[in-house]
Amino acid sequence: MGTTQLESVQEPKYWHLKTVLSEALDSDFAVGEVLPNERDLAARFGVARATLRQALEQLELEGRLQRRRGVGTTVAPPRVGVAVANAQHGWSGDADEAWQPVECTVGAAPAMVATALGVDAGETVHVVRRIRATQGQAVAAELLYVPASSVPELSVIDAASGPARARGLLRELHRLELDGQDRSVELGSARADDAKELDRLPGAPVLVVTTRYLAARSTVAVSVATYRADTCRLTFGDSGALEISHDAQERKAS
Amino acid sequence: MGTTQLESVQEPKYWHLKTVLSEALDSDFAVGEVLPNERDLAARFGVARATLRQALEQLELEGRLQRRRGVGTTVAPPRVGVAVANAQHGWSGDADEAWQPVECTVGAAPAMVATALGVDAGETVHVVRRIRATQGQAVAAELLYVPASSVPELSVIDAASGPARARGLLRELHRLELDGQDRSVELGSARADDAKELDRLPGAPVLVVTTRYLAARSTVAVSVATYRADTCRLTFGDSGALEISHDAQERKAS
DNA sequence: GAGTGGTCTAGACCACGGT
DNA sequence: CCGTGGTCTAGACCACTCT
Repeated sequence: MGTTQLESVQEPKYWHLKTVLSEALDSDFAVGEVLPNERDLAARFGVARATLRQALEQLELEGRLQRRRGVGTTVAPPRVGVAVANAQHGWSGDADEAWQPVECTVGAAPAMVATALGVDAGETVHVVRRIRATQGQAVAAELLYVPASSVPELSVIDAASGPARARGLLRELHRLELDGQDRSVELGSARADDAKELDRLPGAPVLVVTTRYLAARSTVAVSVATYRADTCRLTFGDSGALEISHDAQERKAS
Repeated sequence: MGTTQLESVQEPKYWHLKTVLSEALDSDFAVGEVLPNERDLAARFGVARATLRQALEQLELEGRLQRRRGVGTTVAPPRVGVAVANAQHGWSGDADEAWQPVECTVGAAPAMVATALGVDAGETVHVVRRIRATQGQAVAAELLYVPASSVPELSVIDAASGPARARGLLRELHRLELDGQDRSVELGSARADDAKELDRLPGAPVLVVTTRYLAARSTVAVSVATYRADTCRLTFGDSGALEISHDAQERKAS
């Protein structure tokens, strides 16, 4: 019989742990329920806390768990589908999208944004800060960069920052006729300021949606929106598609 | 003078480390260059290896670094923009999209997919496996679920799996007239099989793109594609937009 | 103050890629 | 074989939330 080789095909412990926990989550826990604390769980599974944490981290990344310092680890609800502005539509913030302007300043655009806008690096542009909420929860923080040339009616001098001015600027933008939009999605980690708005720790995983708004053959604005990757599923409604939120993921809640 | 309080506003070490490394990457390293190994780097910064690794992990998540066991840590090239099928277009795999069919089997669709397709849970459907490559690198692995009712010409019995059969099935699909598509993007971690195809470790962060193909008021197919989150930036070309890849990110290469 | 998750340490061994 | 990143341990202390 010799050494009993217990089918350890060298699957890492944390990976196996994650699987076990995932199944337990499906069968034995309801959404919102709090798990035992990390020290207990680690002891229960006979691993070091760091190892247990590696498994929890993965599950949090997948949107299965939610961890809050000083509180505990809870079972996360299914991800919410957030609609990213539909094709023909135009400026987000029109209907029920729940973007809320927070601030409006002027400043230098980051190099990447500046080149996309076709302005000189370091040139000052309008910067609108907006927060998007769904079901009472902040899900995204956005920075909208608008070169002065796109909104000639607005004087750059009148730097009365604040929501009021932000709304004024957005009103101006709505008057532009858009030819279309360019959009890209990538993984990032939350900057300190975004993290604060999203009620997460700095470095939390986010989906960065970069949008170029096009009008009259040129880019009139660039938006960089960071969505909480743990709680959001970005949805894109194409042409004639009947937008059905398949939240019918029905995870057992016994 | 007492305790000198050296401006530590309790920024975590790994966070500060990440910032320092990020700047060093911009100024002192060229794409593809290999960094010193983790033990050296940790010693150089006077931290434990685990802490150094936490910083590297973040940078890898942001697509700045690439780490390979047995080889080392190298500076990653800018993320490649991968176009997710455009609105009017139809089935991906038409033009230069470089999807390569690998396999075609029949099997039970996962519960989530089954409900989206409107078939009974556990009902067997066609499953096509495809890999997408860009510039010689595999960037995505896809599972395409097609209920038998969508391709009546194909007999389910003839289970000659393999690329040939996959191509046959795709040919049938192309004959369908699509009304549109529903698409969603979310963060996930690579399953073991996907990880293998993508040359990553299991659990690696991926962008999961779920697409419902709609024809004649119903869903004729569902695709679940997992893109490497570290190397990909998903791009969505909307209506009249002039698709310009702004790869002009110009990161210094001194 | 008690209890939680977040950070950090200083080790150890393993799996893998090249030589 | 050696050097690399990947996993794991058993502690410690800190920051936060709630009571």
